[in-house]
Amino acid sequence: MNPSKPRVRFAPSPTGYLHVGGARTALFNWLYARHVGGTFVLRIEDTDRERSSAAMTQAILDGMQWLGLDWDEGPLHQADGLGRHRADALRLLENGAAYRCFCTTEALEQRRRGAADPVHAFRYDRHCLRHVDAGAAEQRARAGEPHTVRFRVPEGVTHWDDAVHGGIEFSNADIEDFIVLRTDGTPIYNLAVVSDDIAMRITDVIRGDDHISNTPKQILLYRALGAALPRFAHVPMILGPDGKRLSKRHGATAVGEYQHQGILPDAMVNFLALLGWSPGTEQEVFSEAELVEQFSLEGINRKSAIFDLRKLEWLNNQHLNRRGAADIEPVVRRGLIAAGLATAEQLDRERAWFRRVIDLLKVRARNMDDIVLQARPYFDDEIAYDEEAVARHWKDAATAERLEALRAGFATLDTWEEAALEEVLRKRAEELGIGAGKLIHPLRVALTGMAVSPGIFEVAAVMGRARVEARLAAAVARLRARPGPSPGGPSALRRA
RNA sequence: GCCCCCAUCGUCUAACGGUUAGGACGCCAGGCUUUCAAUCUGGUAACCCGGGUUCGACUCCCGGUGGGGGCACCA
Repeated sequence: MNPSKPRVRFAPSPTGYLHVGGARTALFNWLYARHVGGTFVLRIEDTDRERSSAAMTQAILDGMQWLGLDWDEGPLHQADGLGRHRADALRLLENGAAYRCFCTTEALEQRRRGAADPVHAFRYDRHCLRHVDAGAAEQRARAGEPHTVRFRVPEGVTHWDDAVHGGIEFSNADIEDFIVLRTDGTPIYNLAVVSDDIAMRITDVIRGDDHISNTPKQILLYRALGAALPRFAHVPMILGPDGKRLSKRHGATAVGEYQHQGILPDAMVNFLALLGWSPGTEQEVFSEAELVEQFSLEGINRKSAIFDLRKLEWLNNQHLNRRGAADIEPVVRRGLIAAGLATAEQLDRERAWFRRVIDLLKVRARNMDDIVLQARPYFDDEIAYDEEAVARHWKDAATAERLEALRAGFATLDTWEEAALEEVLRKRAEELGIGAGKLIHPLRVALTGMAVSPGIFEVAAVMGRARVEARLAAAVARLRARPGPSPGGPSALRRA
């Protein structure tokens, strides 16, 4: 339609889940397309049918949808372009840019063995280019003799101006006459990619650094096919904390795992964008809209980056608190159900209350574990007391009596809300001649079992009258049942 | 073995020949607070090494070193 509008693509192979490196490549393509008002094409590179699967394709689409990376065209399947790939190979054959090779795998293996590094140092020796003339090759091919098609790499150097690296060049002498069509007539990656990118009129190829060494081969193919070159932008890789390529042993690598860990898509996108790209300003927290607005290829860094979970979680907390409870409800909901703390029906029924709980928890949460841990006292009928919290805040012999006084005080309340609860507690403290803290901390342990929680009056208000009374009664009972602490001495419960 | 890319605090990064080398995460200390978190204030910490070019190099050039990637009838 509009030839001046950039067209970019994300082209994952469906051999695994969408991992963070792939997600970032997709993100950069998407950000660029949205920034310039271009078109974002999604293409599934499924020419390796052995390793590809429909399930993995779906997993990748799910990952992109979760991140909010919507595509304008596709998903197209590379395998559907088989006819065109073959036709392009044929054109190469016709214009002399490629030739048929009858060398068998075994024969190549044998020649390879002579090389310094048997697996990598061998470069195809052009046996069939030198010994089989075009006419004879056509005849043997027509007779059905198995063969591959090899690209004839020309002399000289191949150079391009990379949008992130600047000028890069390779000596063609270092590139062997690579195969473009297998014995079975299917295309090899480099041909399929170039053929597809030409057909889809891709103007900017934004992909991982690991493709730099494929680029000269692809440029040679573009030229041999008489097509205009796209602009190339090679973005740096993402490494694990040890500086090695990110892999499973570093922890979660698939974006879906972060989804289940309670990371918000906004936070993931924000984090990934900042890994290898900088706006040039000091802004750290971005919405997707802000990223789209500020993104540019020029801001992409050349250095590979290390995945830092801490910063991701910090960003998650930032985004958690920029969102209203209604926004993050689905995420928390899934976590609570998965943890067995609540049922979908219950959360639906008590939605307004559920949102109050979320508002209480999100401030001090960075991931799903934090949320679930904090949510437990509001959902679970059982209460687990943290030993250290008990030792620290229930050590006073008068604790039981004080909590009982508090329970009685709360019982007089007509309305169950924060300010009233606070008033009662402070009044009781005064009557007992103690600081409010002497009631607040024991109360916190009684209600949550923990030494830390949100403001205790909010907690009590949200928790509700029935549960607070039950918890106080349970605490008093427990305290009265235990052997009395030696007065004045260090608590027997306290650890040395 | 050959080819290519890269190099600023522990980590993510800013700097585009002249700055007390800035910000963020983390960490430490303090303020606020009923605890924790959030937040605020302060602190800790970096130009890989060696040569050039230049009046002057984090910045430009060359060489090392280190890290990463690639070199298949995988993608």
